[in-house]
Parts: sequence; C-alpha cells; structure tokens
Amino acid sequence: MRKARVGIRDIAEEAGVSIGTVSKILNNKTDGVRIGAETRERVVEIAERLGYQANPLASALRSKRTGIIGAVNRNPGGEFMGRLGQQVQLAARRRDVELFVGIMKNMPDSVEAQLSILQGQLFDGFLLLGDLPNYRDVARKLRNLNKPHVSVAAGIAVEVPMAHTDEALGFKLLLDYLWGLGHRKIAFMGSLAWPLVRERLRLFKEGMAVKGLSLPGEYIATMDNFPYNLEDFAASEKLFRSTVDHAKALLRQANPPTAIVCATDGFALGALKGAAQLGLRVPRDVSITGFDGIEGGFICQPELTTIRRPIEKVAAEAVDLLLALIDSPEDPALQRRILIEPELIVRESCAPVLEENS
Amino acid sequence: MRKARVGIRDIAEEAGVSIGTVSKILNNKTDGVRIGAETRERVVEIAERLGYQANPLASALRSKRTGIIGAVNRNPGGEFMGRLGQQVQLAARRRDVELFVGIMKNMPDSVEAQLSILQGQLFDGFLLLGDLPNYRDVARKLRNLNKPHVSVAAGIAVEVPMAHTDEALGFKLLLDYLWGLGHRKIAFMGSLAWPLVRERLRLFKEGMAVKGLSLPGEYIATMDNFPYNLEDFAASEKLFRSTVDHAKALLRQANPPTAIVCATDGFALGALKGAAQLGLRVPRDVSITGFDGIEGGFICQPELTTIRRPIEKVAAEAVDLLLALIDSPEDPALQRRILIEPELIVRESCAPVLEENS
DNA sequence: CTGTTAGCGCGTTCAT
DNA sequence: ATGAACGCGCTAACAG
Repeated sequence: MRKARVGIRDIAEEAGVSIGTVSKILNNKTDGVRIGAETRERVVEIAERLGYQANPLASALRSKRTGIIGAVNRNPGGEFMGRLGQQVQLAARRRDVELFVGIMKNMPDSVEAQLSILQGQLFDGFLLLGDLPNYRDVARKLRNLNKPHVSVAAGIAVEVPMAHTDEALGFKLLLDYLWGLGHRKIAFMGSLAWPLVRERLRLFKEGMAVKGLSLPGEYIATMDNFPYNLEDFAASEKLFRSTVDHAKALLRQANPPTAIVCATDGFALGALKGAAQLGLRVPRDVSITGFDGIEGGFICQPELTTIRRPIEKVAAEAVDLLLALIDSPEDPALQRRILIEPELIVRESCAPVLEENS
Repeated sequence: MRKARVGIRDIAEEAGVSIGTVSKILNNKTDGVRIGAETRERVVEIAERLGYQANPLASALRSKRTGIIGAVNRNPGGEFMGRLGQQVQLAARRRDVELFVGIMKNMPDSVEAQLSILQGQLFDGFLLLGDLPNYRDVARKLRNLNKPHVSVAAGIAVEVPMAHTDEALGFKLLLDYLWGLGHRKIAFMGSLAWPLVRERLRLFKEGMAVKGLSLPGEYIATMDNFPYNLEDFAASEKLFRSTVDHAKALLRQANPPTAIVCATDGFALGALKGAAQLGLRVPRDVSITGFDGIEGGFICQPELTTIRRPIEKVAAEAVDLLLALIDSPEDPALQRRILIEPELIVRESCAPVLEENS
C-alpha cells in the first residue's frame, strides 16, 4: 500500500496555515499581497520535507497555463530537422521551460485528424518547425484556440511571427563566391516538392539575374515526384539515388555547368556522388555547393562548401519570441519576422573554373 | 468577443439530457449501464455539430490518464537517435496515441532537475530512448511515480522491460562475413564514453575469441575523452575529426589490420576518411564495417557495409509493450526483454583480404 | 498579511 | 436507462 501523493492541503495542515497561503507561497505570488518571511520559510521547508510536487494537471486546469510549449516537426528524423528540434529543446531548457516535440504527418489525410496534437490545452504555445504543408490550416486553428505560435525555419512565405535564416543573403554570399571563382555556367538542383526549395530556386534565379548570368532550362534539375516526407531510411535512400542520377544527367550535357548550386546539403551530397560516378573530380572538374550546414557536409569527400543556417540562433530567437507571445498575445510588436544571417563555409568542393571549361 | 469553448454541459443542454449521460456516451462506457441507441446518436451528432473537444486537462485530472505517452531522448539531433524518435512517433500514431518527445541532458547536474520532464502527470508512460547516463535514477523515479516505462535501443544492460536489437547476433553476422572474406587481423574502433559502445566492444571480443582470433591492444582504438553528448554540429565535428585521426593511427602501424570493425556507422565514416587521407583505397587496402544502418552509410563513398538495426520494428514493439503496461502495470508477463534480429547490409566497404596483407 | 470560498471541466459514483 | 451530486488538486478573488 503506497502512501497517497502529498498535496497542497497536507502541507497546509502540517504548517498550520490555509491552503491558499501555501499556494501563494509556492507560486511566489508577490502581487498585492505579501507573506510573512517566517511563514514562507516554514511552508517551503515543509513542502520540501514532504517531497511535495504540484500536480501540473490541476494547476493548469485552473490557471489555463501549463508552462509547457509544444513543437511540431514534420520530419524529426531528417538531419537538419532533427538538429532543429534539438536546438529548440535546448533553447527552451536554458529558459527553464519544458518543450516537447510532436510529429505532424504531412499527407493530406483529414486535416482535422492531423491537428489533434494541437487540440489539447496541453501547451501554452507552439513552435512550427520547418515547412508544414498545411501550414495555413494549422495557423488558423491555433488562432482560433488562442494559442500563439512561431514558425521556425519555414521559408519567408509564412506569416508572422516567424524566425528564419536570411536566405536571400545566403544566395548572395554563395553566388558572389562562385562569381569570384570565375563561374558563369551555374546550375541548380533540388526537389520542388519542398516549399523551401521552391523559394530557394526563386532566390537563386534572382541572384543570377543580378549578376546578368543566363540560366538555361537545362541547368535546372528538379525531382518533384518524390514524397514530400521521408519517413524512413528507405524513402530517404530512394530520393538520394534519384539525386545522384539527376546530377549525372546535368553533368553529361553537351555544354555542362561548371558549378552546381544545390538546394540543400542533402542534394549536394548526391551531386558529389553523381560526379564521382562519372569519373569527374570535384572541385577540379565541377564545383558543388550545398545549403544548410549539416554534418554530412564535413563527413563527405571532398568536404562541402555550403551556407550554414545558424539554427542555434534561429531556435533561441524563436523560443524567446514565443515566450513573449504567451505573455502578451496581443502585443503587435511581437508580430515580427526575425531573420538571422547565414554564413558561408568554404571547404573543399569549389575551385576556380578551368580555362577549358569556361 | 469570442464564444466560449463548448463544454460537456453545452451539449447536454442542447440534447436535453444530463451531463453524466453525455460523458458516458462520449467515452463509450459499456460497462453495466446501457444507453438508448437513439439518445446516443443524437448526442454524438450534437457533439460533432458543436465541434465539441473534451478538455484533456480536466479529463486527465479526473481519470488519472492523459492518453499521451512521453519519450525521453538524450540526443534527438543525432542521425540514429533522430530516426529512432521519429519511428516511435510514427508507431504511436498508427495506434492512435499521441507521443511527445522531450530531451534529457546527460550531464550530471542535479539529477532531480533533469527529471522534471517525468514529474508531471502529463504522460501515462515513458519510452526511454537510447543510453541514458542516469538510467537507474530515472527508472527508479518512474517506478515511484507508478509510471511504466520501456527502454528502447539502450543496450542489453538495462533492466526490463526493454526493446533492443540482438547485437550479439549482429556481431556474429559481421565477423562471419569478414572471416569468409579471409580477414584475420581485425581492429575495433569507437568511443567508450558510450555505454552502448562498451557493450559492443565486449561483444566484438567475444566474437573474436569464438573464432580463435587474437586481438592485440594496438587493434583497439578508443576515443573516450569526448563528451557523451553532442549538442551541436561543432561538437559532432570535433568527434568526427578525432575519429579520422584514430583511424589513421590504426592504419599506420607496422602490422596494420586488414579490417576495421567500427562501433557505429559514424565511426566508420571517420575511418573511411582516415583511410582516404592515407592514400589507402577502401575496400582494396582495408575493409571497414559500420553498425546501425544510418543514411550516412549509403551517402559516403565507398558505401558502407554494415549491420542495420531495424528500428521500425524495435520502435513498434516498444510502443506496443508500453501500451500494454499502461493497461496492466502489474502483469509480470510484460516485464520482458524484446530482441529484434539485425540484418547484414553488404555494400562496398569490404573485400577479400589481399595475399600481400594477410 | 492571511483565510475562505468558488470554481476550472470533466468522470463517476450513487440513486432513481 | 438516466440524472444529481460530488470531487480530482489546485488557483483566484475577495474577505477579513
């Protein structure tokens, strides 16, 4: 027979005060009322001695606050998205708030069913991690529930509030670098099934236009018939193999590009292998760039020159913003768009263009 | 002015029945009492029409059940652990239960502070993902709270209940394969800071002994002065670089091994690069094996021959077991150890040993 | 400064 | 077969 959980009234009785007083003390209520220092100490001491643990369910039911924030991750198993999830958790922990991440399928089965995660009163607010295909439904739902949310690393197209990398700057950094290396024939590769990639393609095109570089259709390789989501290694492998093939097709053209800008590091890794399979040497024969800054970028050979998204900063800003929103949901100043500067990481996959290829 | 959330009493009023009846109907209570079919239908219809959503906080407070399970992940950003987290979420979703994953730091700051995740009554049970350094404290705590837990992919050393890969079988598969290729001089590499790696080293030694192969100390490369946890890319990169160096040291010996069995795919990726930096060709000059079956294994060149842990199966079994435990916490039959068979994936990193090296 | 009261929204006895 | 009343454990408002 186990002893029942010790509750607020046990400690009230033990201390000879009322439960209301105990509640105030344990919650550090300082507004309006004040508690005698010695009473406070005694209560705190007794609470510790009895091993009191507030029942968060009961507190939340009453106060409409759980003190927990939720995050929705479409693809927690992906290298980038996995790290992003980890970083928001670490950021939350540094602020002493609990953060749990749930998964959201992105296949368009009943949107309602997908939203069950959000339904409960379990979370005070949400972080929406990465591209969510049904982003608008989710955002609307959350607004109806009066639960604030912040989109994180989800492209510029989402509404405020959001925290993201300044990807336009990223492409500028990248194209300036390639330009300086002498590259003029630059291709792009990625799957347009990702909204983020669509946006990056747009940014890439804009960057090319600014430099006055032409971009023939044969220099844009997209693989769009792949599921938006990779639920396991097998799906992931299929996409990778396809990426390799697309890279090869790109490089086997009569007038091949001297550089391939890949929409993500993942695609760049495929391009690296594709080039190798054709007997091409990177970066001597072709330069390849990534985008994101995942670990795969320094594991591969040659190591990848890429744009790193500073996810620690993005995550920290997003958590701070959400916390502020939970406190002041109506503050218009918080409806903002946070853009963090990315960083060019020069490693081994780019080189000056050779005379014979130019 | 927003309409208040629709509650159980709104629908009772609308249907002209009492809230008790509504509760029974919506919870499909069939024990003892029965409800008239037409009453039931009417109530259900009204509930749907009004868009009724039970307040999970209130239900849970009363019933002591949230219907949600929690998972604790030490390293959700790692490639393997990230996928594991994803797989348990998918498995839970298939069973229509919500699963949220929280992070647990593994540095020995106050154990109590780390356990806050577990404190609440928010979860009906827990999945403990991977090696937790303070596993015993966590398990004990959960037992005191009467919350069942299942350890997942955490090594054979943890107590029941647990679900894991049969790693002894994995090493047998691996060593049989290498033996068949003619390898007799086999080295091991990994960081003993991971409990899992310590166990794998033991398994490796046993497997070598069974084959009557000698294992000189110079054939065991360990890097133990690295943090148990990798919180970001930078830490991860440091460990990777160190792995590369250790592999090179291993291969530069006077009498180098013909094969290196790496404790995880991550170490094998480092070995691959180390060999390449020495001008060695894999698998011609040295064979390298991994363990886990992460995506990095087919992205690298040459692709990695490895033992795949079938995490989908491990995850599904773990979720089923936990769900059963939540229903029957005292059932001794559920205090079990589930071992799933791993699979040898032959790719490109192993070859028959050359005469000149044997 | 502290105690009392009234719920939060639901599930579950009982009694009918 | 259904309804009334109570309580889960706590916080908030107000009274003292």
